[in-house]
Amino acid sequence: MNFFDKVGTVAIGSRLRMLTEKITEDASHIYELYNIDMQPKWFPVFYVISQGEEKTVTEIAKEIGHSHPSVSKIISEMVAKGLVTEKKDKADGRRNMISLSKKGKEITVRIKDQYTDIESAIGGITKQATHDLWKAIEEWEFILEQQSLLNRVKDQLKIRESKKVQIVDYQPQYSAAYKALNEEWISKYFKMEEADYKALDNPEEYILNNGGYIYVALYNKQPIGVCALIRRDDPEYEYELAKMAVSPIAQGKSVGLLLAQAVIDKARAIGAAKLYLESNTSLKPAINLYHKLGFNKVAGRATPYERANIQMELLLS
Amino acid sequence: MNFFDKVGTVAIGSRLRMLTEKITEDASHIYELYNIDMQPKWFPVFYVISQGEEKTVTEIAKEIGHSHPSVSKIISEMVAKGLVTEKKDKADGRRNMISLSKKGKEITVRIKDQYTDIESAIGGITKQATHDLWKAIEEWEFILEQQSLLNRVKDQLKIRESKKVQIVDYQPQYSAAYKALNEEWISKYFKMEEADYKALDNPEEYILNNGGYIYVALYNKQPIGVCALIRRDDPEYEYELAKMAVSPIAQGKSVGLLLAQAVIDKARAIGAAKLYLESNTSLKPAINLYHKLGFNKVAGRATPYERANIQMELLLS
DNA sequence: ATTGATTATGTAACTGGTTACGCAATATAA
DNA sequence: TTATATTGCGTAACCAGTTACATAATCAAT
Repeated sequence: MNFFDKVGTVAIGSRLRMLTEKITEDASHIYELYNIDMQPKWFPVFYVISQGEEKTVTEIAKEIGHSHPSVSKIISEMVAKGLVTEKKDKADGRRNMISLSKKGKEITVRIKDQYTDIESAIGGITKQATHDLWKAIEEWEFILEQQSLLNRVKDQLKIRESKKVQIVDYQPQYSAAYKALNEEWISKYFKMEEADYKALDNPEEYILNNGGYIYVALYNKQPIGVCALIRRDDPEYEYELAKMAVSPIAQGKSVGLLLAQAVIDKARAIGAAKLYLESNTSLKPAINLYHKLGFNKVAGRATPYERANIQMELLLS
Repeated sequence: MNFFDKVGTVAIGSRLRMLTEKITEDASHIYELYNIDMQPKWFPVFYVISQGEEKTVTEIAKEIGHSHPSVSKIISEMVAKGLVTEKKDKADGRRNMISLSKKGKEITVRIKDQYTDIESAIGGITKQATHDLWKAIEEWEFILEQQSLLNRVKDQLKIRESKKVQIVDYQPQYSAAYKALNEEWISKYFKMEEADYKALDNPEEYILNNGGYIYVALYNKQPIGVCALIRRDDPEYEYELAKMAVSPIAQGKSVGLLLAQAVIDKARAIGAAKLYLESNTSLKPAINLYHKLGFNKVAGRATPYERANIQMELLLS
């Protein structure tokens, strides 16, 4: 079974499961060995209620990290074996108080030797090993808690996909896409305004011939996103990032980021001191992106757009 | 859930299972992410049949380390999804030849990106971690293959139990146990002979007053094993290890080993050059013990016992 | 006092594996 | 040749967990 050597870490789940199975299989024989009438799966439950006070089902579940139905089943099995007693809480009729029976308490004494023997056996293994499995598991749990494997893979996918995205200068052939991509999101979340039609129908006149720029993101040669750097008639904010639109089918490719970066780079190259933009707070991903790029909220400026309820600036120098 | 911190490595099985679950749960979402209509559990099967030639169910099972019913189920699910085709082997009507369908082959192409993204994601985790989980698993698999956890725990139990065993000199109060313990095994496997009665009924006369010794193993103050060092009338083998008997209820405590060592130590202390013994090859554990202690088979000597079919010696100097 | 939300728990059905078993095809040996 | 053993594989039942759902008790807010 050199399967794992061939497939590598992709199959880490399968491999973990096999090791788990091997260990838990032995576990049940170990209980036999010590003549303790207990199943390995009971152990976590048994352990927490052997720690003193009686506990409810959900408390136990939370403590050992199982679901409550799992604990519920285990408890009823242990009750059947007489290891544990149930008692309704008088103060709260929902709660089922679980505690060790006399027989259960007897086992806590006898089981101690078993614990120490298992600890020594595992200690022997870790001494033989150069890699500490226990600590490695701990570490993985911690790392995966910070960011799940799924999200890490998503990131990788995004990185790979974004490499296939190409940012190019606007050309007349993209005029339809430029309008369509913007119209798509505007009419989805808001509605088209007078200023939109002006800017979208006449990009040359309103943007390019006025000292502005438009960038187009291509994926498989198809335009999937656009963004403009607009020259404004405003002494404080001479340049504006605007008309950012990314096709929803192109999500997860960092298209917005790439477009915004192209605009920012251009603004810096032509000597803009700062960059201005308008947006709407309901567009969470966009606001997040702007924030990540360093844009900060600024006070209310005059705007021709009804939907604009937030304004941001990025200092470039 | 600081449960694991409290219980320590005893719960390594539970902890492994949880990590496994967390990872495999993400796995299914990862397939979704790449729009690949495949379940994570299919992956090992999918992988081996994507390697080229068609394979039988059992071949696949062996290769990936699953049971054959598991593979059988997975195959039928994959057939239902059209990823795989079955074909009876003409030469051998039992064999069910499995190979990828056209649709399955298409997936092999699309899945490559997924593999590399997962590899990078896991690579990122291992880079963050100081302990290498992958290598730790590998190592544990290897170590457990050499000796299972169960056997390691058994060893620990034996060590602990053997510490409770005390080897003492024979005293008249043990005469009944001395006889009973020997009679027990002799009459279980063979039958009592003339020489047995002599030696067992009159230990003082036949052994102790003749320059020999008897040791008794006590467990909870009860005699559970005996062994004698007998002085012989033989120029070549002056001393004999004999009358070794251990109660079957005292197994797993190394009683035999402790008794034999007491006898060997004594023989060495009184200046014996070598030690002789007789036994029967059907008594496997005894023969193993003698062998482990350094006894070697020697050629046939005269013996009063019918059951003796092997003779061994241990050089002491 | 009533109504709606939350909490504690049990039951049912599912999941991804296992072992046990049985049947048919093939191999082996008398 | 014929009886017997072995092999390949599917089905059934089990196992240790899960999620989904139902129900009853309690809490919270009007």
